[in-house]
Amino acid sequence: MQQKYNPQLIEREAQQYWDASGAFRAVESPGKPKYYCLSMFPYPSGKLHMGHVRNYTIGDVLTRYHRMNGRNVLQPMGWDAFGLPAENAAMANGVPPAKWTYDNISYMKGQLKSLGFAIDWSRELATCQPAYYRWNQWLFLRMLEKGLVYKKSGIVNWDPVDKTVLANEQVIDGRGWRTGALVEKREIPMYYMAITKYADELLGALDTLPGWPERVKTMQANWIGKSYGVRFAFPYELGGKREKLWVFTTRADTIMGVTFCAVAAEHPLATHAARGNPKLAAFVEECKRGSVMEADLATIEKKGMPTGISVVHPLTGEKVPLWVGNYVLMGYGEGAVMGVPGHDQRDFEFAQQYGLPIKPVIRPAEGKLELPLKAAYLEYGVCFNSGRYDGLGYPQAVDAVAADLKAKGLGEKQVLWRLRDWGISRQRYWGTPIPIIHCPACGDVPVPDKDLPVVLPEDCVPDGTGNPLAKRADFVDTKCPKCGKAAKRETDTMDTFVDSSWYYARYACADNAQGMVDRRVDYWLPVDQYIGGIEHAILHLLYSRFWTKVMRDLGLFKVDEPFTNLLTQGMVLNDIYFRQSDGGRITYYNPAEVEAENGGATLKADGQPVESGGMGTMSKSKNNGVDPQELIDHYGADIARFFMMFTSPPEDTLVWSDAGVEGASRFLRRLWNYCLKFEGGGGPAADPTLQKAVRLEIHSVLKQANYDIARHQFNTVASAAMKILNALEKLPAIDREVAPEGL
RNA sequence: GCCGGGAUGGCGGAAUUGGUAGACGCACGGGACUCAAAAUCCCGCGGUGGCAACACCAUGAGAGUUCGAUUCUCUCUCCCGGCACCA
Repeated sequence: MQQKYNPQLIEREAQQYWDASGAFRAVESPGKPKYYCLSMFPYPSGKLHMGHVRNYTIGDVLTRYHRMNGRNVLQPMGWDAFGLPAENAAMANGVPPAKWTYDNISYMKGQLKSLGFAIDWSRELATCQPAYYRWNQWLFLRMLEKGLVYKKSGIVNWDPVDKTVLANEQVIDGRGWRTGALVEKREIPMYYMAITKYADELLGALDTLPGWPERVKTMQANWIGKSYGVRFAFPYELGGKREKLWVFTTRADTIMGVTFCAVAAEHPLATHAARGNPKLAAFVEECKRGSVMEADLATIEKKGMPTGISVVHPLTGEKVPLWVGNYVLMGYGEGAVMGVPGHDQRDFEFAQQYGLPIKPVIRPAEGKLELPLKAAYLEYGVCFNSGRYDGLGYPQAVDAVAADLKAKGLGEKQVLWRLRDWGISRQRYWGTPIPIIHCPACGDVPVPDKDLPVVLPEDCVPDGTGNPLAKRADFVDTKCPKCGKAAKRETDTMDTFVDSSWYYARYACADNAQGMVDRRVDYWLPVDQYIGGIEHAILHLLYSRFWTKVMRDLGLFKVDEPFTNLLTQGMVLNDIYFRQSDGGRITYYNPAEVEAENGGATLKADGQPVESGGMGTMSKSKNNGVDPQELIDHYGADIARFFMMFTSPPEDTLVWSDAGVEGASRFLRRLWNYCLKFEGGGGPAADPTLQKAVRLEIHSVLKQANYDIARHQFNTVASAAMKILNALEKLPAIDREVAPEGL
């Protein structure tokens, strides 16, 4: 044993030994209880950040804990390798996304290795490898056959200057990030996965997941958003033709309070009305500007304009004016809503703004409704002012209204899901090609299985003006698999969430070239412990659950749910410092360059003060990241890892502290010194009574520590470790079995 | 705007089911050892007043329930995550 604590030496020796002996290779052994410990795989952005170190350290602690408890543990690692940043890097540096990605993977893999994680690298995968993404294509085709994939139009952000589709992230204040042009909404054909067919099961099965945090389950339940309502129609006549305007409402009891209807700018009725009405046409155009993000739509100023068209109230027969509203979403329900200003706050504000009548029809069951209304009355109450529905409560009124609408053939009760089908088409290069061929004669033809994978050329360099794949004749031009005549390949690629929806299963059989998965998944699945950021609480985890169920229904899996236990780790935060120039430009300074004193802070370089921007997630934009590599180089991996576990419970945010790292380092050196003392052996025999007492203490603390690890209470483990160490140091020598190896 | 979460000393946090708020650690201060420093060890460490015993105040703000609230209820403020094309 080394006399001085030398992490570089110790860690290199240990890591070389682990590598050479294949210490972390997981082998299926049916007799042995398995434990599949999975951390969310990283996007190969360039180098590891603190969030990665934290994520993988938590996973590694659990991995080693369960190994020591005799489980057959699998901890794999891979790369979520498709995505937008690679294309951005390509534009900035002229390097193909493939090269950039593979270089990053190679560098980051080295970093992960130097952290000494107990990873089975023999199962490594990268989603940008044809050997992986061919199975995205294969399953897409199976889903197409089962009607779980279909084509319809969707709305995207369109940059009119670059003539390209933009991701939400590339739209800044309604303008394209490169061109500054006002972004438009544009409708294009896209492929969708019918996740709504599984909505009921995805919602119900949340109850079968006791190992998931309550808040994640609540968020998913709200996202799926099962609501019971009534779908009904307002009849109207247009150009002599009788038509119906369909809407959905969860408040059919307020139907007698309808004073207007509104449609989205993209609704066919709006388009029709805009013809020959230049003012309306201009308004419709204005609505089509701006981003498609729901957060933007929900906060914009509500605007509308009358179409001049009237529709007919299905129950009263009264004329109802039809408006175009910028807050009506084409993607939700029918792209049209009934307007009940008395009982919907958004409608109330809209009616006030445009002088539309407000007709209250619901009053509290006891007491009076204060009139005139100062705000919409949103409570469930009793109908009044509603003809034959007067006096009915919410459920009775909804039943009665639904029955009457049904009798007229104008509507009925319906379950509405907030969840929408998953649009997977991306007009981008660096992703899984969608395996479809467009034939002028046969239409959209699936690529036959024998021609999979449709390989993505790896030498394209995007320039920001649309998908480079579309410019590659060698990719696009092909023959129709049906008729053999000249045809064109689909150039859209898949959403990267497809890649991450099933990677956990591929780890069980990453070497299988014949199939997507094989029977080894029956041994390893489900994942016993999944660890990752809370930011994935909804989308990634929901898509994964959906794919798991689809794969189960295709007979590929026996499991219903992919992840038995879920740990959502907190963010890593650090101080933010900046200076603002006279022109308003803000320059951020890394906390490492700043000297913080009580109350103020100065830049080390010039001694002048800097402003504090509080605390925030480590990010490039705020220049407040700490490079884990420096930490590893300076203190060694064990201290970096120990600090991560020691300083804050895994599910809470972790605030960076140089002093905390220093403290963690001191603790480990202390432990090292104790071990030296122990290795040296001997020393004067301690008072046997004291020795026994301390041993009892250690046992009880270790027991508590095990219990705490099982509950992910790592912070208390750190405390327990401290107590053990304090106790150990009081003894000249103790039994090996109670030495703190278990920590 | 909507959904979810959070706020306790200088800092991370503890208080296990409504019962002594601040465990444990970090940082800091004092002391021991040392020519000196590092390391290590000992003591102190929410605020105000007091030599002290002790007293009063204090868990983001305000109200409520209770003998008793960090814990339960309501309202509000601020912060964080998500909002379907960042991953």
